[in-house]
Amino acid sequence: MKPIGPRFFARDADAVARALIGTTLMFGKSGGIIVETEAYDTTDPASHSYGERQTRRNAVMFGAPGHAYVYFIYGVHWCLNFVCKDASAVLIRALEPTHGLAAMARRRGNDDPRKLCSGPGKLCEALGITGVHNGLSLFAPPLALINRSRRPAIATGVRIGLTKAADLPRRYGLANSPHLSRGFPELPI
DNA sequence: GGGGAGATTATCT
DNA sequence: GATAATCTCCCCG
Repeated sequence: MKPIGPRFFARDADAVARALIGTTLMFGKSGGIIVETEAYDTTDPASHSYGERQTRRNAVMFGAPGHAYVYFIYGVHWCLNFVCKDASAVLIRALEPTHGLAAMARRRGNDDPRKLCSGPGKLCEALGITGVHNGLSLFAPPLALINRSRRPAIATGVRIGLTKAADLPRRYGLANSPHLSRGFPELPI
């Protein structure tokens, strides 16, 4: 399989969010298989780019696809997104840890593999991702993406933790993965 | 093992 | 001054 390139992200966030399930994300020497994602775009009241309103925080979303959009939330956590076309983005919600487990456990202060990367805040802490990485290309170190070899069955559900547009089914994942932030009550689609 | 409070700050109105 | 795409701990039973 070819490596994932910039064209991979030059489409809508839902397509990318599904295509990312099963791919491996590396950050430095740590990384894992993406098992959970969510899609956001300018038509979505829950999105930072809703209504195409540009601010200092969301500037990266309006730039070229294939870059990391990292933001700070609840005064505590960082969240990692991949920018797609037209100011849309995919939130990376969970990984199955595969590389650099010891380093991730050290950064997390927890060595349970199921608790290392099973949430957007957790995986940023595990990988060491912070605001200084906002805007980085996904195709240059320390970031790297490795394509999946087979297409997995994708489960769909409503997104998590939202107060706006909480009913949109824009969360995607591996239904039976033990590394999800939460399970998928809905059947795989 | 489930529910709820509290943490803590960048960003925007 | 309000809000936020989260997490952990503590309480309960």
